[in-house]
Order: sequence, then C-alpha cells, then structure tokens
Amino acid sequence: MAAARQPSPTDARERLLEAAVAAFAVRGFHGTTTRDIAAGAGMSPAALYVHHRSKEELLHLISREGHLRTLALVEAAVAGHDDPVAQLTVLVEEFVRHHALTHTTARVINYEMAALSAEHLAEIMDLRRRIDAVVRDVIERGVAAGVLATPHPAMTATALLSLGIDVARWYRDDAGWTPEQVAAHYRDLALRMAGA
Amino acid sequence: MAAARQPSPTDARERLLEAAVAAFAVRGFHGTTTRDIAAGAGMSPAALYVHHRSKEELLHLISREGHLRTLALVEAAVAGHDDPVAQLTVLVEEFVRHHALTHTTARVINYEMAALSAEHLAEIMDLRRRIDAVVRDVIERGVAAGVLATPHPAMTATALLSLGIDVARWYRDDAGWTPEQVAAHYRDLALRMAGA
DNA sequence: GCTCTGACTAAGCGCTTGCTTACTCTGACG
DNA sequence: CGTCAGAGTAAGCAAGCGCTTAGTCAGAGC
Repeated sequence: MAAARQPSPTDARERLLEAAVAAFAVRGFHGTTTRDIAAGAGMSPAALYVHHRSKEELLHLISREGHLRTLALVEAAVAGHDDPVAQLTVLVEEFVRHHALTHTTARVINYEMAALSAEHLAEIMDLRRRIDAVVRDVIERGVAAGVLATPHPAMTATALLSLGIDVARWYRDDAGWTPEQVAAHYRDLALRMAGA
Repeated sequence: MAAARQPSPTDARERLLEAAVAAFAVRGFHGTTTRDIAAGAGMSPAALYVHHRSKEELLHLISREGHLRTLALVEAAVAGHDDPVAQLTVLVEEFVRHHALTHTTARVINYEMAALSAEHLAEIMDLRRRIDAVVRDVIERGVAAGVLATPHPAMTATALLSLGIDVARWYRDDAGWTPEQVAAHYRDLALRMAGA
C-alpha cells in the first residue's frame, strides 16, 4: 500500500531544493528571493527555514551534489576502460550528455559559484580541481602512449572541459538537438582536438 | 597644452561604466549595488543618476558596446580573406584573444544577459544571432568548397563560438597562459574540429 | 483525553535596495 | 559683478530583502 504518499519531511526539503535550482537557473542567486523559492515549492516564505539554514545553504547543497555527481561520472568513464582513447571517448560523451540533460542544474553549478561563502567555495573548487585532474590525466597518458597527439595537453584538457560546461549555457530543450546528438558530435570533435 | 585633463563630463560617465563592468564581473548584476558602482568610480551614490538613467541602463550600454565590438571583429576577420580556411583561422584566433584580453567585460556581456529588460535583451539577442550567422557561414562555405569537413556544420559552429565565449569564464590574468598562447592553441584546435 | 513533537505559517523586524529630492558649488558668459 | 547651467552630493523615501518570532495544527505515544 505504498500509493498516494503523504508529503514527508524529506519531500518538502527536496521540493525546496528543486524550486531553488529552477529559480537560480533563471534569475541567478542574487536575483532570486527566498519568497520565490518558497512559492516555487508551494510553501510560505518561512518554511524554507524549517528545512534549511539559509539561502546560501541551498546553493551549497545544489553545488556540492552536482559536483560530486560530475566527479563520479568522469571517474566512472576512466574506470570503465584501459585505453586512453576509449576513456576520452566515453568521458566526453557522458560529460556532454549530462550537461545537456541537466542543463538547468548545471547552469547553477557552473555560473553561481561566486555567490558561495568562502569556505563553501573552497570545498567546491577542490572538487573542480579533481575533475580537471582526471581529464588532464587521460590526455597526458594518451599523448605519452602515442595514441593521442596535442602540443599542449593541459590546455587541450581545459578546452574539452570548457566545451562540455558551456553546453549548460546554450543548450535548450526545444532547440532541435537532443542530448544524444550533441554528445555524439562533441565526442567526435574531442577526438579530433586530442589528435586521436 | 592638452596635458593634465580636468575631469570632463564624459570622463565621469566612462568611469561609472568601468566601475560597473568591474563590479558586475565579480558579483553579477543583482549582486552589485548602485552604491558599489558609485564608490568604484569615486563618487557619491546619487552621481550615477546624473550620468545614467538606471543600473540596468549601465548593463545595456556595456552589453551593446561589447556585442557590437565582437560583431565587428568577426566581420573583419571574414572580410580580410577569401579562403574559408584563412577566414576561420583569423576569426578564431582574434575571437579567442579578444575574450582572453577583455575577459572581465566579456564575462558581463555573456553571463549577465538575463538581467536586461525585455526590449534590451531582444536587441542583444539580435546581435548575437548575427555573430552566430557569420561563423556558421564560414564553416558552411568551407564544407561546400571541400576545404573543411564536418558532418554537422551548424553544431560545429556552435562549438567554436562556445569554446571562445567560455574563455571569458575560466581565463585568469595570473594563470600562466597569455591571450596569444591561448588564441594560437585554440586556432589549431578549431582547424582540427572543422576538418581543415 | 492529554501531552509532546515537528511541519508549517502570519506577521513582522531591521536592514539594504534603487532611485529621488533639494540643495551646494564651480566655472563660463556678459 | 550677477546669472545661469550643469556636475555633484547629503539626506532620505518607499519597497523589498533575508530571516525570526510566536504561534497553530495534525498526528503519535501513552
């Protein structure tokens, strides 16, 4: 009899997070009011503070969750193969599809970082460095093994990450390209860029 | 005797625009107060309204000026050569160098558009469409002439623009790479991506 | 029935916001 | 000298902000 679930505590907490993502993505952190978020979750302004400490905490939770998910994604791509070319292929395809599919969340994660507190920003920057390191490592191993060729592996890694992240900025659900189409094309572009 | 210029009216107007760019780039439009901008220009809060109608007008002026400059840049790159490969080479190199050099302004231009009024946003979106069209046209002519090869010219054009724009997000003056180095490497990446 | 807990809210507090008002001051012109 | 324009400001207004207070209410445990 698990039908018609009554609104549980975690449900309200999650609804507030979802409303915050939607609002932050459209108006940005500073352009969003706590009243916007509460209204988006169908609650009174004060309800936000029953489940969360502050508006900034919402951004921090969204940002941490999103970055951990991305780190897990790139690590899984590398763990699934031995060959750097195969690793790069899967990594870019998954990274790009993920940014197209979750472009609303990805927009908040990548473009609202400046609104985080100093400590929270430091934590997020550390996760980003770890994501960067995985990508740079794949390229460098590929070049060392002679299966990839680029005169500046670190800058090429930056360009590949940049290309994927920026999908979150321009991608629209109604623009005619599916996440799979973009991911497949970007995968081919990435292989050319890295000299596979 | 045109030395030691006294602060002219346009000087104050320009100083306010520069202070607005600096503040918007760091804290975003909604995170910046009119008091921040005035203080950055060394004036009282009310002085902003002697020279400008509103905070949004500052963003509009910054955005229009920046987009016109970028449009002129891509059009000049195309006008300077006949061959699509040469056009693309120059276009990407100049586009990327410009975004690295003026990354502070470019950040405001590309990431604060949502704060524009509906009419101003429409004007800016039109300029962006014209910039996009120039890049897409170069790729399509290159593919038609058989000097470029990519299975999806429009998406490749999007990727090239995306790569250049995103430089404004990650580029730092103190990060060890000069605008020229990034521009040269990205030019080579672009030629690979477009199948030159 | 009584009590306790925890989700939720109406009201509102103190502060900051974008912008305005009413004014001063400086320099140009006759 | 007197006047006038325009750059600039001190003070402040109305509205909106993040967040708190003091309370209601439904359900669980006894």
